[in-house]
Amino acid sequence: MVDRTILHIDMDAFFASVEQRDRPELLNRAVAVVGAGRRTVLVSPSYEARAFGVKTGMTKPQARALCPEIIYITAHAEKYTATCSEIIKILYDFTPDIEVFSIDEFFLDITTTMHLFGSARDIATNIRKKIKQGLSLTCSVGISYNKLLAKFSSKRAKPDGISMLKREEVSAVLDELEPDQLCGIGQKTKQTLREMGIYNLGQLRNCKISLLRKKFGINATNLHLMAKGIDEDPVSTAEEEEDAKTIGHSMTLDHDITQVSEIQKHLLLLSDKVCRRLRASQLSAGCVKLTIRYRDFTTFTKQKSMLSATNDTKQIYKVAIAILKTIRLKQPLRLIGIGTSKLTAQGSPNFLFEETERAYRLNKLLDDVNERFGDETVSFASLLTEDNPETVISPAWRPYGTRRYK
DNA sequence: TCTGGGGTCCTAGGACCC
DNA sequence: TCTGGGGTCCTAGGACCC
Repeated sequence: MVDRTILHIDMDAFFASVEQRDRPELLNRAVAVVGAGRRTVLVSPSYEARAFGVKTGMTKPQARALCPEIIYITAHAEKYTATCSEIIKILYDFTPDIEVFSIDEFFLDITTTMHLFGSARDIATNIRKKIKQGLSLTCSVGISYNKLLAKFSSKRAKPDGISMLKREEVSAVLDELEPDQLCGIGQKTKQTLREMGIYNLGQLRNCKISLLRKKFGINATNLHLMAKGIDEDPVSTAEEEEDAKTIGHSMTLDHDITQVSEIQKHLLLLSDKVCRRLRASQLSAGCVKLTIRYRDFTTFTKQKSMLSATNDTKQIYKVAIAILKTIRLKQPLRLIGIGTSKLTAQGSPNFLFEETERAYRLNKLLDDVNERFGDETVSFASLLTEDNPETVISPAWRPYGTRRYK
């Protein structure tokens, strides 16, 4: 059994770097890409900003306190998605085995194509050169024999570097590190491990699996394997990708709201966004979930399955309203969201009822117009007064399909 | 002038059926 | 006049990721 060779490409401060590239006056400055709304967080700070301790996820005032000269830029989603597609084109020159992990992260399995281009390090160097020359952006590349370790290595290579981790080095490198250095182990798991007296990956690796099982159940095996640097998960290409399992939208409101009429208006807007995406993917949803976050940040969800799947805006909206009616609201709302699940292929419309047919034709017409003339050209009358905040892309965006975790 | 938004996967209790 | 057991679906919540 021969080892695989996996590359993990991670763009350096992706959104911020794109902005700096396109606006030279921002070069070498502390900048951060942020969302459009009033209550937003930093999505991507530049390395100049990070030098001040500024991090992704901070609020604007928090970052400003650390770095008074920081410049905020509202995200330009289309630019980042277009750039992502350009990167993918470059990567295809080296292998067809590409997994798009997020808008700025990619796994490449170069096991079978490597001999055409030299060593793994040669390929990493060439990829970095091509991205630099073609797109004026830098990235970091991790090289190892599985995805877990390739991703771990790219982090060590940051920024603008290459890092390789060989099998014989793994335990020496991992053992002293805190568990959350690996992708898949977060703060909660780290804390639970601490309570067990496990502070690093070496201790985790040597821990009895039966002990881990008591705290982590089915996930114990995986934790144990991760500490050993074992990960058999294959690089899965777009073709192998499964369809999305959920599609949803949520929005933190610029100001907390209490009035039912206002809540309803937002629900209609959200239903419209969600259903347009369902229809664009030719999917219908069998379940609707309403998410509510109160002023004090307590968050809860309530969902309802439907008798038949739909992607009609009014239908989804009606279900959301029905769910809302079952909730006795206790505080002003900070966030409201609609999610859909139990997604099935829409299939060819089977019009049992005249009303269903009318709804289908109307939705199709609206989608077509919006497709040709811009996103919100035609909308519901009650939404027209809405000052629709610019859609902010999330870093989890992917050009196709969804992300998979173990 | 605190704390985004898009997802996946897992758990756990209860309903319901055979 | 005493309480099975397995499977599946539904719902709510939480960990984790970028």
